Amino acid sequence: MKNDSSYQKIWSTVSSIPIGKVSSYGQIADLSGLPGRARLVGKALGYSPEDRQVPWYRVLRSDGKIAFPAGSEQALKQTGLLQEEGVVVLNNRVKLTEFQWQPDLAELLFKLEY
DNA sequence: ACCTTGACATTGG
DNA sequence: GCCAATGCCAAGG
Repeated sequence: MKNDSSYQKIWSTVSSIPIGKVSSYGQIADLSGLPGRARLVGKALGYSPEDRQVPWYRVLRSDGKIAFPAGSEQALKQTGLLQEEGVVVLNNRVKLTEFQWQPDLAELLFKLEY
């Protein structure tokens, strides 16, 4: 894989999503200083190291839908993990108005130090 | 260098 | 809300 530093930032940002909250590929890209690279976020999560506690399942599409096809093994796994922490998933989708992560000032500053 | 492929986003119908 | 068309951009062939 190429461009490890971008992946590092992405993993780091995703790791700061609190339990019970979700984010989107675009939001993670923006917060990671990589505007316009939502697709890279998906790629990075695909490579996310098992040993690093990266909550990849808290990242959804901009409309709240799980990125994997409904009913697929991956989608079912993601749904289960989300529900375990209290996030409601219906028809392969989460209501963002209710569960989307709103990073606070401290978190934004934390990201900028990097 | 060219072409294809995505765990994407936005817009318009 | 669903679908299609566009724009996007890094990876891999």
